[in-house]
This record gives sequence, C-alpha cells and structure tokens, in this order.
Amino acid sequence: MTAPLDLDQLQSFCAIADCGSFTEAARRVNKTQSAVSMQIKRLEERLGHPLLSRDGRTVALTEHGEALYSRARRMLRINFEIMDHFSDGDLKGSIRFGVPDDYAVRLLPVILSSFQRTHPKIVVDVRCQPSEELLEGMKKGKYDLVVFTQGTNHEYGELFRTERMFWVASHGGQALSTEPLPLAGGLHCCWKDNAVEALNRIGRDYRIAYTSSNAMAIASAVLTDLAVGFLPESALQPGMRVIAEDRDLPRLRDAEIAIMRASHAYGGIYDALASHIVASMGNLDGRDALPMAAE
Amino acid sequence: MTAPLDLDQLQSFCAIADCGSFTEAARRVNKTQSAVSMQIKRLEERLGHPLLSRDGRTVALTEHGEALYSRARRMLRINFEIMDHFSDGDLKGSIRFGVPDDYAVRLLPVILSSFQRTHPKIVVDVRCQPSEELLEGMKKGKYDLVVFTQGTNHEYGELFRTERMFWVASHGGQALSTEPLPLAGGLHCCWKDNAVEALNRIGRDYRIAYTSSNAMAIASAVLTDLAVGFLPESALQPGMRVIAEDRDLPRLRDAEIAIMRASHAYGGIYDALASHIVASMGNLDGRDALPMAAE
DNA sequence: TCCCGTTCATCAAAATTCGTGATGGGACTT
DNA sequence: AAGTCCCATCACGAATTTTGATGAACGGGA
Repeated sequence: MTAPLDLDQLQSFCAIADCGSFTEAARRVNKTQSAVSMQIKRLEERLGHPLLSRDGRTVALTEHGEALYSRARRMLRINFEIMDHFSDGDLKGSIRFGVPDDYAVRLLPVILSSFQRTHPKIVVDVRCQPSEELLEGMKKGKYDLVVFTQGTNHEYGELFRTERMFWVASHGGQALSTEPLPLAGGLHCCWKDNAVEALNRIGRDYRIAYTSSNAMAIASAVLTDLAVGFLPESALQPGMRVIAEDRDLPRLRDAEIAIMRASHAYGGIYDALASHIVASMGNLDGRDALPMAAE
Repeated sequence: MTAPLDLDQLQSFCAIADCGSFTEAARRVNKTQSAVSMQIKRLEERLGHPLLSRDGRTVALTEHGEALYSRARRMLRINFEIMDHFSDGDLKGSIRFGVPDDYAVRLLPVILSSFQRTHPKIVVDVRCQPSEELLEGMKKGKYDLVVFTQGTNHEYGELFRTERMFWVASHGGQALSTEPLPLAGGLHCCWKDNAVEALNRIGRDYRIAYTSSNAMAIASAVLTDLAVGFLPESALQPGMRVIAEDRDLPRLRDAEIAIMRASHAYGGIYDALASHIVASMGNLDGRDALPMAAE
C-alpha cells in the first residue's frame, strides 16, 4: 500500500492557501517557517507537481494546488469532526466569539446546546455585529474567533459554507412593483454590494429605502412591505416571499461564510469551537468538486 | 493548531477493521505486526478511547471505533482521489481484474476510458464471472483485484458502494401475477439468497424458472416475460418495469459492492486501479453518518 | 536609486518519531 | 497438554522532521 499523504503537511498547505503566506501559516500551525517550507517541498515532491507559485512576495495556488486544496480541506474537516467527537470535556477557557446577528439566530442554538454539552468548561462570549465591524474588531484584538460573510474585499479566512441569496418581499406586498425599487439592507452589509451590483448589471433602478445594522429591523421592513430585501437562505423567515429570479430581479451571488481567527487563536479550545462550527454548519465537505478528471 | 491525526495510522486501523486481524492488516499495509499494533495503540491514546476490542482471537470495532471508521474511510477515499489525480502515467504492469458481468457493463467504460487515459502503461486484464466464482478464483490466485457483491457469507473486502435492489418485470407482462412466482437469477448469484429469503419471509410461493450465470440471459428472461428478476439499480435496462415494493413482493436488501485484493495486490498499480474504481463508483464517501453527535 | 525590512529556500545538526525483530502471554485447536 | 496463532511489549537502531542560522530575491520608502 502506497503510504497515504501526511495530513500535517496538508494542514500547512491549506493554512498557506488561506492566508497567502508561509510565515503567517507557520504561526498558525505552531511551526517555524522553515519547517512549513520543507513540508511543502516534500508535499510537492511527493505529488510531483508544484502546488504553490511563489511569485515575488505573493503566494498563489497553482492549478494543481487548487485541485488539492478542496480535497485537503475536506479531509481536514473530517479530521475536525473526529477530534470534535472524541474530545472530552476537559478543555477550559473562554473565547470571544463574534457573529453577524442574522447568523446568530442560527448559530447560537447550535453552539450553546451541543458545544456546551461537550465542552462545559469553555465559556463562549458571543457578540453580534455586522461582518465588517467584526473584522475591524478582530484587527483590534477584540475577538478570538469570528464568523463572517466574505465581502468584495476578500479577507482571508477559512470558507466553510455557501448559501443561496434570495430576493424577498412580503406576501402580497406592493414593494416589488414600485419604481424605483425600494431596498432594505444593512448599511455596511456586504450583501448590499452584491445586490446593488446585480441591479446595476441589468440596469434596474432602485433606491435604498431602509437601512439598519440590525437584522430584525431589516426583516421587519420587508415584512411590512416597506422594501424588498436580500437574504441568505438561512435567514429567511415565515411570512416572507421569495422572488423567483427570472423576474426583473437578477440572480444574486452566493453568500460565502467564512471563519477567521486571531493569530493566537489556534489550537486547544479555539480548534474545538471552530471545528464544531464547521462540522455543524459547513456545507462544503461534500461534492464541491467531484469530477476530478474534468479539471 | 492541534496536530491532525495520522492518516497512516487510520489506514492501518481501517485495514484491521476490514480484515479483522492485526497480522493480516500489517501485511496489507506493508508493515510488521508490531508496527501496526503500536500505531493502533498510539491512535487510541490520542483519541482517549479504545477503538478495537481484542476479545480472544477476534478483533471487533468498539462503538467509538465504528464512529471513527466511517470517517477514516472517507478521508482515505479522498486521499485516494488525490493520489489518483496526481499519479502520472508512469506506473506500468498488468492487473488481473475480475468483475461480475452485470457490473462489467457499468465498470468497463469507466475503467477503459479514464483509467487507461491516466495510466496508459497499465494493462488491465478483465474477466467476468459471478461473484462467488470470482472469490474462488481469488483464493486460487487467479486474480489480483476483484469487485464483487457481498453475499451472506460475509467475505472481507472494502465496501465502497451500496445499491438499491429492485424487483423487475417486463412491461405489460404476466409473470408477476403468475403463481408460484417464476424467478430468474444467477445460479450462484448471491442476490438470489436475498430474494428467496425475502419471499420466504412473507410466505410467498415461488419457483426458480430460469437460471444462468450470464446477466444478459437473465435480462432477456425478464424482458420476454419468462420470469420476474431482481436487479441492482445500475443493472436496470430500458424495457424493464420496476415493481413497487408495496405489492406482494417484499423489499430487498441493498446490494453491497466491495473490492477485494490478493494479498500481494497492495501498493503501486493496484492502488491506482482500486482507488480509481472507488473514486468513480463509490457512493459511500458522503453523508453516510453525518450526525456524529447522534451516535 | 539605494537601503531596509520582509519573505521564502536551504543547510547541517539535533531531536523526535517510528519501525523492526525478538520475546512473552493468552486463547483456541487437536 | 502440546501446538499454533495472535496481539502486546520492549529496546535498539534507523529514518524522518524540526530547528536556528544563513542567504537570496523582492518591494516599499526616502
């Protein structure tokens, strides 16, 4: 039996892909830069192809690197799943965790119930803010771990879930047929750019009718027919009507949900929470890239 | 970052689970028995739970072992997928490959096209026989690699696919309402036991009306309304009618497709073919056991 | 343009890990 | 009861990996 790949190497590889840097990746995986460098060297030798193109200061995935990345991620996710399952409740500490409030509704039950059950000694300090503010807060050292939606300014983090975005209106409301189209969205919400860009693309007129950083407020605006909203699948609420995309409204780009950690937040309790979230909510473990031959 | 698990250990673990023996597993993964033993020891220490119950001469998976097994398999499958993708066409040799003829129809195109494209120097010698004969042939050293359907006599091999079994008849035929029910099936076909057992369970009378080790012959018998057949999903053919299970016919057990290797057939070209088959046809990589918490 | 800081590759030595072969004990067979 | 098969253990040696230092390439700022 040909020996299987070394997950440790793959982890380093993925870390590099995620943060675009050997040095930073080394910090994340608790190794020296040279160790990571040699791991990648061995991995490339093993597979017989360069995986990362070191071009000046930037490190990018080669075509083969891309192919490897998605598979390696899948393996690491399963690895997480296992670790999560077998970790006894002996970890202790506290984690400052940030999440957009629209997602909090979904995440909190998962975290508080199953995570607290398996890790009763870990205190999770939850704060809700819009994605952009979460990332700012992370830079200022206010968070250890943050779940956010990837905006146009591509922040580095581990992508673990994508969701369909939908246009929504109230049942039987008028907002949809109003001209210009009244929109409701978070002020700095990265989905807004998505929606606005999509509307510009087809030349549809619109106006921002309602803005708030509170997801409930947006939802209310939609439900009371004040405006049309744009929400990810999991934020849909009863009473909302999903607009088919073949109307005058264009298809929205999928929302990409990622997890980001402070540079110190690797290992131990942070892994436990991160892997728990990824295992519970991730939808990318499966068939995101099945036909390998087709690549 | 807590170090990830060692795939090499997991491979040994799975090998033991597959063949129920440390010693035999060691042979398969090209290690000594003591090496494998120590690997498992380290793995169990790492996860904090016994994974295998050594009870006298038999080795069985513990509950935790079961949980680990399916995940480890998934990881190994992805590992295979990667190896398959990156292996250049530099492997050479020949493989004596056996497959039941009903499956050959499905497998041959896959193997001959994509496999031969990526491994032009490997000659695959295909022989078609019923599963039982394949296993006999394997014992006699006539095959290196065999794909077969698990019968009641549980042979050890790596399970990589399950398929729904269906009762089939010809469109508009009489066979279905004939008493006793005329059946068509392979003489030693392990599905026959499945079908017969299922019929006995509900006390339905039957007779074996037609028997052949050739799948085409069975198919013809069904299509010409000579008898009712029982086939896995992938062997269904146009012109056949699938009988709903709520009729007088009981639900059949799923067919379990496994791969078995001669003891020498590990590594190199054998891995290449086996992983290719598993990657192309396996349907067990996905969500076979998603809710880990529920276990 | 010329530094200076950063980044990645490389090297030899050190440390760690891992596998081997021999050995022992327990269980099933005959 | 002897023989056989199987797994656990141990000490030693081999192979692999990490480290810390160093060098080379690149880019930004003055």
